[in-house]
Amino acid sequence: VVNDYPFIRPEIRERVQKVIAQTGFKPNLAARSLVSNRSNIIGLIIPSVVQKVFTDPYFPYLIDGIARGCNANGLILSLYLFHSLEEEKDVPQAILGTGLVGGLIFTADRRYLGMLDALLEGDIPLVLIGQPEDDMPEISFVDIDNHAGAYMATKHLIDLGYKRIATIAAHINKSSEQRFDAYKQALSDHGIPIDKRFIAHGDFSIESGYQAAKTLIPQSPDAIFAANDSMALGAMRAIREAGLSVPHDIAIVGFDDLPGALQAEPPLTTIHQPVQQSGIEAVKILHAMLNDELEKPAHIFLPNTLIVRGSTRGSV
Amino acid sequence: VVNDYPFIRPEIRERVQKVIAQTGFKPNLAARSLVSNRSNIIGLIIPSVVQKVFTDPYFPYLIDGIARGCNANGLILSLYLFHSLEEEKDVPQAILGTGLVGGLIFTADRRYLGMLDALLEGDIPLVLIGQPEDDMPEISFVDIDNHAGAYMATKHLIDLGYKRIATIAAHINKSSEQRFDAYKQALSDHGIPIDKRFIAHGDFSIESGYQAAKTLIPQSPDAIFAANDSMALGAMRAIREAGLSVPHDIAIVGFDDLPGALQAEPPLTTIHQPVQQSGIEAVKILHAMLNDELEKPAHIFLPNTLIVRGSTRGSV
DNA sequence: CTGAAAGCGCTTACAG
DNA sequence: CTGAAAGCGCTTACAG
Repeated sequence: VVNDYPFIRPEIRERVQKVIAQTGFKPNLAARSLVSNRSNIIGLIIPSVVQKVFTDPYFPYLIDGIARGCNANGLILSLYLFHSLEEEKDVPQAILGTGLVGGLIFTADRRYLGMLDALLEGDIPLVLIGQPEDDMPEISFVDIDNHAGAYMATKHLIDLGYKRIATIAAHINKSSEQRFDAYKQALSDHGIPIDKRFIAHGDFSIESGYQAAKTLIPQSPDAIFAANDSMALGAMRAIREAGLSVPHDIAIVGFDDLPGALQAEPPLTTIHQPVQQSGIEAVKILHAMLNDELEKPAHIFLPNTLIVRGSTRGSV
Repeated sequence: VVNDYPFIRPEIRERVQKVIAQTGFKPNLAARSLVSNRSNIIGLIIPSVVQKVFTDPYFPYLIDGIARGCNANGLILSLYLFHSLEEEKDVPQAILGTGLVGGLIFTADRRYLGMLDALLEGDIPLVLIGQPEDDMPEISFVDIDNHAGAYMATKHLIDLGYKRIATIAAHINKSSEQRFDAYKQALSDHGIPIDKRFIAHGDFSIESGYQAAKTLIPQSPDAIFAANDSMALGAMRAIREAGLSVPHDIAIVGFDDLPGALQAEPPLTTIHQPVQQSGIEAVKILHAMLNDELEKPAHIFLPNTLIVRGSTRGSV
């Protein structure tokens, strides 16, 4: 009855359930996982390089989404949060093979491929938030749709009538390349030639966005798509320092929707990532894996939202 | 050897350890907790009323502190984060009695005494973050030192030479009462009579601070200690609307160090709570309880820090 | 000091 | 469909 075995007479089932309710019986999870060699505990691993756990609400939102997913799927969330390489050194050892954790969610980061490899060896189900840099088709992941988001950002500028649309691209990971590709494709699709003078490069930092914009301004673009919000913020500063105004002289669209994007002056038009949803989806996949219901690795790209604020003209 | 049994010949111990290293043996935690009837998993319960998990970094900091504590004490953190009463309804049932979780950290909130009672019945070790409203001397807790903090805030104003020091008090929980008491005591200790006209009341909301300040301003105080930052922010607005300036006409000190306190104009002088440290301490206590090393309930009051910003004069 | 037995509370085949 | 046995991987007394 407890394990929902189907072939039980309803009368018996009811009687048993009554007794369960009366005595307050609860199955011992440790015993269950000992004998069944599976566990409904899933681990979320956040490596120490992530120093932004607080300044950026990304991780709180992610954790919240994962918690929602766990609540919905009857899973228990175990949080592995590290602050130094020292602390996380033997994490894979400690987590794997103890039989405690049945599945893992790992926040992908190119700097952590080493840890990823170690985690993979434990051969327990694993889902990545974000994409692995190397092609690893057998790993399930939940990422945002970088291409669609950047395409939407560029198309937004095109639709508003901007003609000289520049970009500040980056080449630090797969996401940034996909955003760059989408920028180019959006222009091509709309018959706008790709002009090298309108392409500058940064590294996702505010400072690099500032520098990139300074090289862009002499080409007098009327709009800039920055591959992330930090660079967009830096670009705004450069534009203002050049005595120009946003969006009157140069419009800007960012990507990521950092909290700073709202407080910018004017507030930044940007692509918003569904972080919370990523967490929920990741748990869903993991749950399916735990129940052997996942046919093949899941590669999910979640759609983003365009948030129009003061750094572009209102819709036409 | 695995369990650090002391009476083993060093040579044997070494040989066993070598084999352990070679084979990569790891004790099965489920089996261990099944037979020993204890668990090194601790649960952190964040009830659903807490809607501010993201807007206010309080919970991220708390979670981080608890994670640090766990890493330091060899404990595993399990996060129970709820979003609706529906979700959390049968939490105590699900957590208690399954033998999975060895101890609990609960974020105290007067509205949650019901859940607290249910949690207590499971008779597994429990530590509160914050104080229970009712006197429950047998419960261990980690709180900030509200009295010391409010005393420090008031004394700061006294030391700066302010003479007509008002307060916006609240009476919604123990913390607020303690802050009010400390305000009065600081004045008494420094020979300043307590003047009822300088005492206004709010409920920790920005709006209530705004209203309270409006009743205070006609009494022309030269400084206000608000029992929390939100009310301090509201008071600043009221002062400005009255055509007065902070801190020139009226200085303000808050309590809590919300992120908004920094962005206020001028930035708010306030009492900073060591949230992260609270988490670390709570785990320490729980760890002691799990090892039967806690003689009697621990009641910890962590010291706060005064952060001087633009809403009071610089130090004399 | 050390080895072998019992048992923690379950689930999973395996007989009835 | 249902009951009794075996066994998951440990720890804890208990003999040697």
